[in-house]
Amino acid sequence: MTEPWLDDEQQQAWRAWLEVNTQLFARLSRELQAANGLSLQDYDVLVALTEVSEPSVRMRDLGVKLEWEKSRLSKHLARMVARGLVARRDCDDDRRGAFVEITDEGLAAIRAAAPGHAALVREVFFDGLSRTQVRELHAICRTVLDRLETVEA
Amino acid sequence: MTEPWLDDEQQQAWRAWLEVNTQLFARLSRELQAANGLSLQDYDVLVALTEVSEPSVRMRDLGVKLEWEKSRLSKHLARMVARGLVARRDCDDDRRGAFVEITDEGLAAIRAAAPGHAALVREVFFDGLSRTQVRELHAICRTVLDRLETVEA
DNA sequence: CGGGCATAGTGGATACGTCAACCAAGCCCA
DNA sequence: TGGGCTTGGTTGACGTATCCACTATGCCCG
Repeated sequence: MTEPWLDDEQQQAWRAWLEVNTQLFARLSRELQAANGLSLQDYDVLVALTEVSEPSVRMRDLGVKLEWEKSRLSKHLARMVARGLVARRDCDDDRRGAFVEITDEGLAAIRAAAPGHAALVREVFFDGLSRTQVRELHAICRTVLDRLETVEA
Repeated sequence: MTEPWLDDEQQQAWRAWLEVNTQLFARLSRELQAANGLSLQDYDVLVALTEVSEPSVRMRDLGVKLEWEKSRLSKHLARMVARGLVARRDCDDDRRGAFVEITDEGLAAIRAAAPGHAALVREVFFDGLSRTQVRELHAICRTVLDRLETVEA
């Protein structure tokens, strides 16, 4: 185990990082909700559904794609079904399984939401950063992601 | 309004950023919970309480410090009181008000948790980054924070 | 074949977040 | 002094996340 504490520079960077996260998510979430009546999670699900080639996806596969626990997915989809954004279909091959597909309404919702959402991300996030900074940030994220897998509990 | 879509580099950086966030928080949260029975929110509250000079803090002030809504604070503190980590005291000056203070148990909990938590942050986050990267990251976070306040809805 | 293990998905308990309604107390000024 | 605005805090409704237990299949191997 390395030395426990963070030095001042790290401390400040860490607090700024935490702060950005809360603020950024709050902002994106609020505006998406206000403009399109979708949560960020709804958005992710709908995007995932439009990114697959098939019209229907197995819940399991969707869960893998989103990196969501099965329980979380099950409950969230139930709510989305109730709102008419997605539909379920039974699976004949594997009677345990279930298919999910996006409805016309869901498609309309994501088509309506995506441009504004992407634009907001650009405005608050990328428009303030240079190309170099974006690349540097990407590198930093990759590094941390790697370490998350490497450093054991 | 700027152009809606993100280019490839931005897209990748954005996905990496989102990914880091989910993973990092999940990891920190899981380990803090497992090792010390605290949530990240408990941790933040306890840290805030130890960072003020007075033994008691007005809820309002605590809310400002944490940037939490009053409702959120009220409910979270109720749970923490129930677990014995903090205590409430009435406020004589302003009979609407309430004081919160950390209990011995809360103090013990945060003292036990802090070193391990900080060490984990260091290991997964900072140990992989150069000093330059940390500074660059800090700058990026500040920029985004600024834009969050500047760019209007 | 059939028992045992793995896999797919649901459901309950509990924690946590927001929003909006609410109450009580302070404050301000005609 | 006494309405009316503001402020401090709680509460209820509801959406969302996690953990864990449970059901129903499917699958593998003796």
